[in-house]
Amino acid sequence: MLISSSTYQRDNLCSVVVDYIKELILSGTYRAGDHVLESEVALKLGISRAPVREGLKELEKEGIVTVLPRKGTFITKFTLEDMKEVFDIRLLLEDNILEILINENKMMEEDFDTLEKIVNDMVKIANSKEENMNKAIMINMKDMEFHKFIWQKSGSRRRVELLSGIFFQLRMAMLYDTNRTGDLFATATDHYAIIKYLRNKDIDKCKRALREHISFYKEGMSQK
Amino acid sequence: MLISSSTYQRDNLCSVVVDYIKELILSGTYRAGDHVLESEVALKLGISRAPVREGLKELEKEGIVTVLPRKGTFITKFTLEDMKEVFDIRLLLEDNILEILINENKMMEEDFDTLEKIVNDMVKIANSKEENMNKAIMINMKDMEFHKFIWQKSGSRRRVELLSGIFFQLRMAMLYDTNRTGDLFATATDHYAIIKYLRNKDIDKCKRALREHISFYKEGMSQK
DNA sequence: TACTTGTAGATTGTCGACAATTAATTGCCA
DNA sequence: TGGCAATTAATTGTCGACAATCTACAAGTA
Repeated sequence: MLISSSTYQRDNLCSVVVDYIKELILSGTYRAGDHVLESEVALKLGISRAPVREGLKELEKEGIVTVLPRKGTFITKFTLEDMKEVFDIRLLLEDNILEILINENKMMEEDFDTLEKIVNDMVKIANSKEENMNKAIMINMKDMEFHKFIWQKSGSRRRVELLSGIFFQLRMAMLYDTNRTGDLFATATDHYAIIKYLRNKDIDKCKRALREHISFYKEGMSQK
Repeated sequence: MLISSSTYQRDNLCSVVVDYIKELILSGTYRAGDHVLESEVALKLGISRAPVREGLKELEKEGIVTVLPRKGTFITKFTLEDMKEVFDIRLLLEDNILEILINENKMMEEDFDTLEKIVNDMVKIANSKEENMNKAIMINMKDMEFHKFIWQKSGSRRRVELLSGIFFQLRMAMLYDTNRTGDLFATATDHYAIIKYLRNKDIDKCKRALREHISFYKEGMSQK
């Protein structure tokens, strides 16, 4: 089970709903176009419909679900066009963050250590004897960790927020592509290049490394 | 009164709340840091608290209000740092849109006509004998119209959404700057340069014109 | 006076129920 | 049998009420 069994306990139930539905999407229980029944979620979580509706509203604003008034809430369907749009916006924002990091000297030596540690973990996972599907999931988590760390180093809360939403949408779209567990090792080691050029303050090569790294999203899309 | 007295009637009451609070912000009734009482809004609009909460959630996601759990909802306070961040993200996205328009030949001759008509209106307003405050408000509306038209021509729904939110935040921040009604004529004619370079497909000059045009946001910020 | 503690008021978070609307089913008729 | 109309069921939108929590004020003590 993917759901972090530990604590689903927060300030308000709304965030519980958000996490719950996100987990159900990533675990494949909810698929694109599925109808999310408010009462069903409420019953499942043992709460009333009010916080469920709030959670759905939040997910709507993140583009994860689509609300059709008086019809219902549905898991967002991404067309190829949509994915290209999301992909390009991510690239635009993350390129911009790389510029900030380099131009404003935001990265310290210890930060590179942190990044390298994350990538080392990724490589270890890629080489492990785990089942391929599990490896892909675990590496995806580390990938998220890697990029989020970089985003946060920019010090721009808004950019982090935007990119977090975008990242999830990309993950969603990739779920329906079974051929996405291929070159896990390459995906992992890709990150070393980003670290290297970031350290050398070589903006152009750094951007190119990023572009090559995340381009499998785009390739995956065009396969469909 | 700014509130469009006509129709506050939509699919659901939630959007009524959103519009209502946005109007109250732009009209200066709500100021940065103000506490937005759910029950007060509900009473004022003659509805219950449920749709009010939904509306507030939407505004929170747009960065317009800030929700402190179990404390309340407050009109977002923008620091100088915040504004710089918002400003830079707008520039990044709108630059990107200009590139799309030029590279992908998205602008037709009739589109330029539309833009010129909008700017003509702006100049007319700037030269009118209206009170300065009203002129500023009217020109701001036309400015929004101008840029939104350009955004939409990119065909990227997500970029339009992001920029719309950002635009409102910039307007909010400017409200507290009384010295913002100075060179209305220059602000209006600025747009002709953008049209000109967009027509000539001169990306660099177009970007520069945009930057110069919207830089008064930034200058305004540093005045404080 | 300054500080802590306890209480009262106000506000948010959650709930269950009802109204309005949509979708599905059934029954009727050609 | 096929298509249309009326009824039924299911789902969302909204409401008022209650519970949990926070804030402000007041009383009491050192």
